[in-house]
Amino acid sequence: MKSLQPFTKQVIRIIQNIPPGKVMTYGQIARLAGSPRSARQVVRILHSMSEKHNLPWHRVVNSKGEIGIKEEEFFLVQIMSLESEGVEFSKNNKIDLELYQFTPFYN
DNA sequence: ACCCTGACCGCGT
DNA sequence: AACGCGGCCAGGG
Repeated sequence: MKSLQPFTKQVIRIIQNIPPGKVMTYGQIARLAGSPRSARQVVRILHSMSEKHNLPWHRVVNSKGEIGIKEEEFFLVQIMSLESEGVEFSKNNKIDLELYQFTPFYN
């Protein structure tokens, strides 16, 4: 993973460092990686590079604490993965970010 | 009209 | 054929 762009490398590193039982948001990761408006790029990286770089993709949610993924199969996998780490969901499948958001430095 | 968010999608390597 | 890049910009509040 040497020839990757700096932003891409940062995003991968940040995601790899999210501890179990914690989550980060797309925008938060983009900000930390140095490109505040590039949440969409984070989505892209998550979507296409999770397996190769062994990313805990299930620990990334949207800014409201919801699962961003639409496909039912992976949607359920994500919820189950997080629940197995102790993350609790409300009945409308939402996470309390105050409780579970991981903030490495500060935003 | 402005600010924030986003599991995109088509192309080049 | 597969993989990484774009670092914007469309859509909603």
